Amino acid sequence: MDSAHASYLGLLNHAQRQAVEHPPAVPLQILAGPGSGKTKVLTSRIAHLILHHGLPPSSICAVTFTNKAAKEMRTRLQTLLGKDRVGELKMGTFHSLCARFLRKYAHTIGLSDNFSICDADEAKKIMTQLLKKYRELLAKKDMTIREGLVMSKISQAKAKGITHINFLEEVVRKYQGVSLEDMNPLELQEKITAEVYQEYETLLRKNNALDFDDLLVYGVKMFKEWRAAVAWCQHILVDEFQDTNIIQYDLMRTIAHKGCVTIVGDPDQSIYGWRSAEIENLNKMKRNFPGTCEVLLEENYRSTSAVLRLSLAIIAEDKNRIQKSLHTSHPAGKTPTLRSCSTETNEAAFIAVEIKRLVAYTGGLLQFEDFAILLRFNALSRVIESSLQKEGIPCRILGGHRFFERLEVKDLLAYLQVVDNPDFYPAFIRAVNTPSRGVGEKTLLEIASKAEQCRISHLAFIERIFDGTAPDIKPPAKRKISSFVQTIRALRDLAQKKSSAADIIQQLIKAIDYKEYLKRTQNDWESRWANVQELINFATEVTTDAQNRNAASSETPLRFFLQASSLSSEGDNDGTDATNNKVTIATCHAAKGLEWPVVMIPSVEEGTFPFARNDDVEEERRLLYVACTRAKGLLFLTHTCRRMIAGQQKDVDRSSFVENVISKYPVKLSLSIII
DNA sequence: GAAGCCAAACTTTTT
DNA sequence: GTTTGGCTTC
Repeated sequence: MDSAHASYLGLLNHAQRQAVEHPPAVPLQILAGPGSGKTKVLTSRIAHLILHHGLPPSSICAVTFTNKAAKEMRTRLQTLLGKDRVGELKMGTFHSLCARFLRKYAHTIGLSDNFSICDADEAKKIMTQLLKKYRELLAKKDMTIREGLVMSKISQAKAKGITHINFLEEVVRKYQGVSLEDMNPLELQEKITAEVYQEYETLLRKNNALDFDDLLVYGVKMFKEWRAAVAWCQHILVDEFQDTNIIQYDLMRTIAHKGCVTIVGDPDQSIYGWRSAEIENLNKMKRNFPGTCEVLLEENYRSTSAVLRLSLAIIAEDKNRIQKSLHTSHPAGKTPTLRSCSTETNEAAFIAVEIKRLVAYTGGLLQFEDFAILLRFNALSRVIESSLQKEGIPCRILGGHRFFERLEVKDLLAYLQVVDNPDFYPAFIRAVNTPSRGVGEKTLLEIASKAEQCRISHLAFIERIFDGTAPDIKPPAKRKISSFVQTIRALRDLAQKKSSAADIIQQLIKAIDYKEYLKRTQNDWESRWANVQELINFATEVTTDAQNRNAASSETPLRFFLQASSLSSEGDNDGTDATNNKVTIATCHAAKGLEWPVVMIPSVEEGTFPFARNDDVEEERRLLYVACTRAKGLLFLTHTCRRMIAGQQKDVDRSSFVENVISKYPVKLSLSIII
């Protein structure tokens, strides 16, 4: 044990060591600035809990912000603990943790264990349907209501633990005696949201589906009502605590065993307020867990002091922030560059040429994979991508068009979802006519009403037609749906036999001749076909992962795969891509927790930083701070004077975030301004 | 009744 | 650039 001690404790500085050795039963907050080694502290603390305090690995729960972060921690812990023990640790996002236990204990709160996870896309489509009946009323008032807005209101409500019943009651009370006609647009919007929230919930339950927020809502419910589900927990660690919302906090409290709680966070890096994250949770924890101690990690091991100074100058402008320091023993390094460009095309060209120049100038010491371009939003990537392409610079886009949202992936997943959960209508509707079988809107409506009458799923109903146990419907559909029913049945057989997800997908592709379908309907079928192959790779990887982790064997491999694909933040192709030597393009949000030798941030302008549609200016400032602190050595901020915004050329000013910094620290920062 | 084609509108951040 | 909606053709 002592040699193991030396291996991880010896590598820590004083504050880090204090955090790791902090008594397990005393609640702990680790406030960790960027690059202060928080992952190292977290993994070391987990190792310490096991090796020094003798906690069984299976009694420790570590919650990360993304599944990728969990994976990273797993890898790091394997050298300290070995594969077996790491496999027993309960690690993942709040969502994946809930999903995992809901599968096991669904029955305790009246759910079926084969529930589907409804993604944002599907939820939005459902909402569009539900909002249709309000169209006329809204048109009369000369207003429209966007499903995205309603969904975010519902999501916010769920994040605060407000059920559709609470929501509706509140609205009814508020607008008692006011008719729809007399309401102003905002009131009407609230009223409609309340009504639709209710219908949305009913519909999801009928579909045997949970949306992302439901995973947390029902997770809390289950853990509260079925305490046996958390009997294993002796310590919970939560990473990125500044970005947890109310229900996630509630979840943490529910799972936590007495005071055995460790959280890691940094108020300065709170960038998910729009997802109902509450910095207040830090204070709440101090109240709810008496005796909570605090350890500050203030030494930055990532960046040069020049990068750090600029970053700190930016964040210091937030007058309400909790004062913290961050220092580094690294040398000053190169002064960050602030570059003005006339147009976005010039800006993109500058970025591309500069990358090429630096690679050549350093004689290959810097490679493409050492560069990251961090954007406020994805749409900014277009010009930059094409300019990189022009210069022959390879790039990868982190979380741009997300892998599991591609149509070819969704098509195949729809079939698998139907196989696992026939009640999940969004999947049924997609699969039944892909490839086109001549089953259109009218036919589907007829199927829906007949299925409703028999109180069975749509799939079960067309199976009856196929078997001849129910009469065919008005536009004869028996012939059209027969290949579909046969395919589903074949896949269902495979699933029940516990075939691997990869095998099932292969069979599916063959059965519906999906490659031919892609060729026929998509110009870029080749890259789409490559994604299909990637999906199969993902399925194989997930299966091996599950085997390594001795996952519950009662579950079919298919269900395990479906869950992994719903909750996966991005294609797990980053492992292969990293070795491909490519420039990374990512949003600032997606860059959280990552680092690169060179970081470039375009569009440092009013309207982008801060983004025009975010009322919380301080959060926007923190976002720029997060982006800047990703840089180890070189940092470039660029901005233009004119930019296309939603199809219109507009004059734009340099971001006030840097404007203030330049005027207040002109000498210290000495940004090289090249025009 | 379904599918395919063209014009128009819309673009924050994500589990 | 991408998705949606309306229109025409099969």
